[in-house]
Amino acid sequence: MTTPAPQPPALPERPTLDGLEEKWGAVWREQGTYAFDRDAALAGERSKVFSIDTPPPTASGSLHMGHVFSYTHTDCMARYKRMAGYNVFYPIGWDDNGLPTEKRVQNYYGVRGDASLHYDAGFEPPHRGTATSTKAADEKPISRQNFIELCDELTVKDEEAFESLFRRMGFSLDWSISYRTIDDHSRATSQLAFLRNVKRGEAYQSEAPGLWDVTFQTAVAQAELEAREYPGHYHRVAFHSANGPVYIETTRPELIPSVVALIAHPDDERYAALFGTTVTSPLFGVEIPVLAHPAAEPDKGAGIAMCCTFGDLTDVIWWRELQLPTRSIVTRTGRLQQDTPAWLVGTPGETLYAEQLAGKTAFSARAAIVEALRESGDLDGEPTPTKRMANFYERGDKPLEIVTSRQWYIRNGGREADLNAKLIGMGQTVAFHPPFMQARYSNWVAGLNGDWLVSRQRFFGVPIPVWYPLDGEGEPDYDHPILPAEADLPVDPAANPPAGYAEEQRGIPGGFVGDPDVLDTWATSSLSPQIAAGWRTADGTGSDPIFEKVFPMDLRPQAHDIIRTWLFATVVRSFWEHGTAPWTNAAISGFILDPERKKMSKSKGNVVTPEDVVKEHSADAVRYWAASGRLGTDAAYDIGQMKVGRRLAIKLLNASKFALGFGEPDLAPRQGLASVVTEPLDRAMLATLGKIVADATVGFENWDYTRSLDTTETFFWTFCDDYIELVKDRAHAGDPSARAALRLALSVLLRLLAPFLPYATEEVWSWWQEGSVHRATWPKAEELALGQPGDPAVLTTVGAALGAVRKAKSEAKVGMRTEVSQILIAGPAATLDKLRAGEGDLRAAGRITGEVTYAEGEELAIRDVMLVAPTP
RNA sequence: GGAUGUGUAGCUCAGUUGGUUAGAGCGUUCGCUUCACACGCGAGAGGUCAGGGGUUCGAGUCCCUUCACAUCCA
Repeated sequence: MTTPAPQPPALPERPTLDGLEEKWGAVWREQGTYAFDRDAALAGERSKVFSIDTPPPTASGSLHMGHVFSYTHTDCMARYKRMAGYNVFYPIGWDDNGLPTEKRVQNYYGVRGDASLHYDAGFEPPHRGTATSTKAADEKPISRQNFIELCDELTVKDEEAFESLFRRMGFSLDWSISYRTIDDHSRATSQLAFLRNVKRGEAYQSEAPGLWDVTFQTAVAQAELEAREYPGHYHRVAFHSANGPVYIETTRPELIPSVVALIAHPDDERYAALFGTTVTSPLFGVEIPVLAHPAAEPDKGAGIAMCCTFGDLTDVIWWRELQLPTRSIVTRTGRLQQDTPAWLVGTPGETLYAEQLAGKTAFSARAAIVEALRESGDLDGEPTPTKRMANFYERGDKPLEIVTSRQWYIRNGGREADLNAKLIGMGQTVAFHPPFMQARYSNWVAGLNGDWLVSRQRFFGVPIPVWYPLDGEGEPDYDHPILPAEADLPVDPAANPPAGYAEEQRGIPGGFVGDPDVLDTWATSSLSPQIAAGWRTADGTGSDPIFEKVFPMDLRPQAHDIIRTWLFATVVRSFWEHGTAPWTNAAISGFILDPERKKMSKSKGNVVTPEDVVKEHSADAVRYWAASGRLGTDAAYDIGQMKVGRRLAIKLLNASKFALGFGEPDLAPRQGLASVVTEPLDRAMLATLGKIVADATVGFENWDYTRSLDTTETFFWTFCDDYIELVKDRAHAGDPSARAALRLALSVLLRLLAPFLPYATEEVWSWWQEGSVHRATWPKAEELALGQPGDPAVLTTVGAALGAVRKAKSEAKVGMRTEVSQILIAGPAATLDKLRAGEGDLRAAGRITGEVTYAEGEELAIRDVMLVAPTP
C-alpha cells in the first residue's frame, strides 16, 4: 500500500520533462537507489537474488543506438525484478582487451608494444593524442605493463562517455560493482581459469595447422572467421599420369609446390580408375597419390581437387584423415618460404622455386607459376574469372592462410563427439528468449570442426601464464611447462621469471623462456560472471562468499551476433570450471536498422549519436522506443516512436497533476482509500486496472516487457480520455469516491510504468509519496480489490456512449462543450442498466442537460441527439 | 546449399489454446482556443492478412507448397 503524504502535495504549475534526468540521476546516485544489498544477499536465499551478467561494452568502441536498445531491455527487466522484491545484482564491466584498443593506444600515444622489454616505472609516452604522424617507425617500443597502463589511462576516458550515457538513460546498474577486462583482478581471474583448464587437461598445446592472418600476424579462431566472396581465377592445370594428363581446376596455382594428393569423390566414376595410382605435379614432377574422399565436390571445377598443405580447411581435413605428408611453403608473413623445400630439391622445378618463388607473396608467386605453366604447356586455356568464398579474419582484409604453429587450445567439443553433445545439452539448460535463438547455439556447436584456439600472437591482452624450461641446447621443453602459483597471479611471463629462476636465466640453455602470446579476448570476457561475482578473491586464496549467491546468474543479455563467440565461450568456461551453465536465462536482443531497414554502421554513414538523441527526446522517450522492440527482433530506428514516448511521459505528468490536484479525500483513521470508492464507474475503472496489473505482470514473467508496456499504455490512454473526462465534474464537486479512485489508480499506474519511464514516474511519485517509486512494491491486483468486485463493463459501456455523443458533436462540427438538450439511447436491457449506473457522469462529460430517454434495442446506439445551438 | 526468423493499413507493429464485422500508434483528412495537458482534445477515411492448395461448421491463426526479405552457417 502507498503511504499518503502528510501535507497536500505541491504540484508544479506546468510539469515538464526538462531537467528530470539531471535531477533524478543525482538523487539515485546519492541515495544508492539501485545498490545491490550484499549483506542481505549473504544472509538470505539464493532465490531472492536476481543476477545479471551485463555485457561489458568495448571501451574504445563508439556509442551507438544498439547499446541504448539492448541495455534498455535488460534495465526494464532489472527494474521489474527489483520492484517484485528481488535483490538485483547488476554490475557493469568494460572490455578493454583486443585489437581495437591496442591500435588506438598505439596511435594515441605513439607507442608500440614489445614483450621483450622490461617495465619502466617513470615512462612518459611521446605524446598524448597530439601527434600528426602515426608512422610505425616513429612509435616508441614499450613493455607490456607500460602498455597496459596507457590503456588504463585512455580507456578511462572512453568509459566516462559510456557511463555518462548509461546514467542519463537511467540504467539501474550498480556502479560500485564494476570491472575492466584488463585490470589486475580480471587478468588474474582469466589466468587462474586457464591454469585450472591446463591442470585438468581441458587446455592443451598443439603444433597444428591453423588459420593465420598475415596482416596482423596472429592465429585466428573459428569463431572469428567470416566467409566473404573473393574474386579469383580458375586455372585448368594438367597433372601427369601414365595414361595422359589429369586436369584439375584451382584458384591457387601458387600452391602447386606444396601439393600432396589429388582427391575426388569416391562415387565419381570419372576418376574411379585413377584411385590408388599416382600422378606427378606439373613443373616440379613430384609424385603424389590420387585418393578418394567424400569431401570432394564432383560438380565443382573438374571434380578432382589438388590437396595442398594447406590451401583451405578442406585440405586440413584431407591431410588429417588420409594421413598425408606436410609440405608447407607459406610462412607467417604470407610469403613463400625462402629456402627451397626439401621435397623439391632435385626436381625439375628446383631452380624455378629458388629464382621465381622464394620469398614472394602469394600474389607474385601465382603470377610466376602461371607464367611457367603457360610455357610448359600445363595450363589449359586461359584462367577464367570466378568468385570463391574465402575465409577472412573478421577484422582483416586479406584471406587467411593456413600455417602450422604451436598454439594453446581449450577443448570445446570441436573434436570430441561426447563433449560436443554435453555442451549442446548445457545450452539446453539455458532458457533463451526468444526460444528460437537456442537453434543458433546448437547449430554452431554442432558445426564446430576443431577446438578453441586461444593463443594470439598479439601484444596487448592477458598473457598466457606459462613458461617453458630450456634444455642444454637452449630448446624449449614444451612438454613440461612451468605454471605459476595461483596466489601469484596475475603474471607476465614475458617480463617476469617463474619461481625458482632468475631473470638472467631467460633465454639461455638450462634457463627458461616465457610464452610470448596472449589469450584470445573471448578467453577473458567469457569469464564475465566469474570476474563480476568474485570467483577469485584479490589475494587469490579463494572465492568471495557472494559468488555462490549470484552464480549461476539469472540472466545473460546480449545480441544474437555473438552467440557463437561470447555466449558459447562463457558456457564452455562455466562447464569446465563449475559443471553447470553460467546462467538460467539468455535474453537476445536484435539489431537496430535505419529507417530504410539497413543495418546501422559507420561505413554506411547512417549512425546517429545516442547522446544527441537522448538530449533531444529525453531518456524516457528513447527508452519507450527501445522497450517497444521485442527480444530477438531487429528494430527500426524510429524517431516517431520516441515522440510517442515523450508524449506519454508528458501526459503522465499532466494527468497526475490533475488526479492529485483535488487533494486527499477525508478518511476515517485506519480507513483505506478503497473503502470510499462506491460509485459504479469508479469501481469499474479499478476492476479494469486490476486486470491490467495481472496482464502486465504476466508480460514481464514471460520476458515480454513489450506486452506489459502496451497493455499499461493502452489502459492509461483510456483512463485519461474516458475515465478522467467522465469523473471530472464529480471530482471537482468533492466526491470522495472519484478522488480516492484517481489516487489509487495513479499509484498503480506509476508503478506499472516505472520500469519504462523511470524519470517521469519518479517525478510524479515524489509529489505525493515517500521514497523512490523504483523501490516501491510491484502492484498486485489485490491492492485494488473492493468488497464487491466492480463491473468493468460499466466503464466500457459508458465510455462507448460518451464516444457516440462526441461523434454526434464532431459530425455537427461543433465544440465538445456544446450542450445536448435531448438524447435517446438504445441498447439491450443489461447494457442500459450499466448506462443508468453511470448516467450522472455521462451527462456531465457529454454536457447533456436535457432529457435522456432509454429504449430497448439490439445494440448500443444513440439517436435523436438534439444539440443546443451555441450562443453567438 | 543448410538453419532460423519475417511477410497484416502509406509507415512501425499487435493479434493468446482456430471463433462474430482483423486492431493500435504514427501519418493523413475533417473539426474543436474543452477550467491536467495545443508536446492538447474529438471524429473520419484507410487492409484480397505475400500467392496457391488443404484440414475444419469456421483459418490472419493449423498443415502442405510457392514467392519475397533478413540474419547466421556452409
